Amino acid sequence: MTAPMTLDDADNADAPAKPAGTQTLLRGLTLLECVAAGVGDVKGIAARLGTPRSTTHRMLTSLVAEGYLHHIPHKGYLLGSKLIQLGQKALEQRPLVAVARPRIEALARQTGDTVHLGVAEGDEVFYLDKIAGTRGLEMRSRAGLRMPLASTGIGKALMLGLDPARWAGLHARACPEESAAPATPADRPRPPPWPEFAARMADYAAWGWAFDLEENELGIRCVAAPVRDARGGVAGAISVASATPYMPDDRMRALGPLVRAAADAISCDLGWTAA
Amino acid sequence: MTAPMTLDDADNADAPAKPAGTQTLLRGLTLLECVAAGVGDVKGIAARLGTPRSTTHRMLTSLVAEGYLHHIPHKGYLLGSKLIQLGQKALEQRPLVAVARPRIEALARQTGDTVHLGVAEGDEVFYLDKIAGTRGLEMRSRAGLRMPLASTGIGKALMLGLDPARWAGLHARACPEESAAPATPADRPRPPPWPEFAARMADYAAWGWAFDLEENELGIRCVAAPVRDARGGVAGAISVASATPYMPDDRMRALGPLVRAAADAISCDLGWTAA
DNA sequence: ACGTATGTCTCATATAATGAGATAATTGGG
DNA sequence: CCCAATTATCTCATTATATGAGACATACGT
Repeated sequence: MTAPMTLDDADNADAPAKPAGTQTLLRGLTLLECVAAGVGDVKGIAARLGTPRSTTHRMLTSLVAEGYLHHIPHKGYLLGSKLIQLGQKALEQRPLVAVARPRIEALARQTGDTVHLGVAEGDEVFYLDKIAGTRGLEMRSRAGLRMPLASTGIGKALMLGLDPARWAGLHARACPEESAAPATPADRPRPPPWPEFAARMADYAAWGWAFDLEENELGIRCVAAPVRDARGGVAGAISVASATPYMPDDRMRALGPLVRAAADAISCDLGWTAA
Repeated sequence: MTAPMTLDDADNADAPAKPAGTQTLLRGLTLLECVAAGVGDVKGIAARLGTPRSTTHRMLTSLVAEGYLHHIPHKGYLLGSKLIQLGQKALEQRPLVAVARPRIEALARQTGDTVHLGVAEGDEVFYLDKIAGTRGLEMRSRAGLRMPLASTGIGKALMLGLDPARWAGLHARACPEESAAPATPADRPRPPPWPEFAARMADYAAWGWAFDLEENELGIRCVAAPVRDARGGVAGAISVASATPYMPDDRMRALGPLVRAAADAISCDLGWTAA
């Protein structure tokens, strides 16, 4: 931010030409992600990393010794328990998660539905926590999941804290194929066309909460509201989600103030003061 | 589970002399654990790793760039969201977790209490999952936690699948200070003395489930049962835990068969057949 | 304002990772 | 039951790689 900055940064994408001084470390991390992606055999990993078997194997052994990978002798590699531990610690270190926990648990009990907590990360919403509802249905979301901002309730609540100028771009990013197939394919839901989307966002901004009407997952509707921190910025968002039959229009309307109240309570815990 | 998995390097301690050819990677991982331990300032990290600021900073930047650390410009470093993601993936990759989920959720609903799922790892029990109960009380356990085998219900259930010859050793490991203070300090619970412990374990083995009578956490009792895999070995264990007032002796007794039934159901899902 | 801790670079050096290859152990299919 | 394929372990010469001292600018607490 000081003056002359010049080139680079901004939307540099992730160019391959970024020789930071830690090739070895980076390779090791890439290896972890490789295993996370389901590639568990030495050969496959070596191929994906472009390293010879020898080198690959050496890193693998180190990672296993440290507990980052789990090794099943002649079968392959899986992510190790150290990662579970660190992942959990990472969750605990976020003040937001710790603070929001009791509130969203209460909200889940109160509504009987599934409650999510998420933050914006880049162009996506990142799910930090989830309390399962008491209804029969299972939701296959999980902490650690990423989704386009504009296609989820939480994402739209998060967008309320962003510059409206970015809304159009984010909306576009959530629409897989803008062209062709004007008829409803029905199997892959998508956000409404831009003009309508913008109109709804305006409503949501006025209300202080947002809806998702099966735009992300068919059969799932949700009501979301943003959480703000001490500086007044949007620090995250929560949502109550359930199957459509449990979510008629009038319940959605009733849920709005409720979800917002819970979100505001978390905001207060974070030092936020209404303005 | 490749039964003899524990014999490998069990008592190897963690000798410092382990020149596996990947110093850089190992340092990076140590750095992560350092941040996990709460050391978030550059100076502290550098001190703990024994690396100069320059080197430390370089690794830090790489780790941040990859999302393994989160950087708050002039405040410090926290574990990043990539770790949350990997941790969650690690959980999903364990068939046990995926398979047990619905069962332990049902058990939690049915009993109203907190349900845990864990596996043996070395001399400890490693918690893989937790479903919070619907009673008011909060249990501060979490997935990713480690505890001595002999001081928890789940641990004792897991021990049922181990060679009884190891029981004494594990029992000893769970007793902090064998000597001194024979009077009950009362603030730090511990397992019963060995002869009694052994006797109880024999009972548990016969019943197919195990108890924990406030031996780990004062005021918390639990009932646990082992889960077996296709080869018949103990692959994990589940437990139902609650505050003592909710867990009078007769309820514990009634819970035994119930917990065992749930555990057996999971075992069946894993391909186990009664023998 | 001052002092301290951090963010960002550069560069000569040798340390530390590399990768080819040779060998043994294991698996699974025909 | 043997063969082919994959994996598990090593060694070792080579140099690419990470290292660490230091210079400088910038933010922070008090």
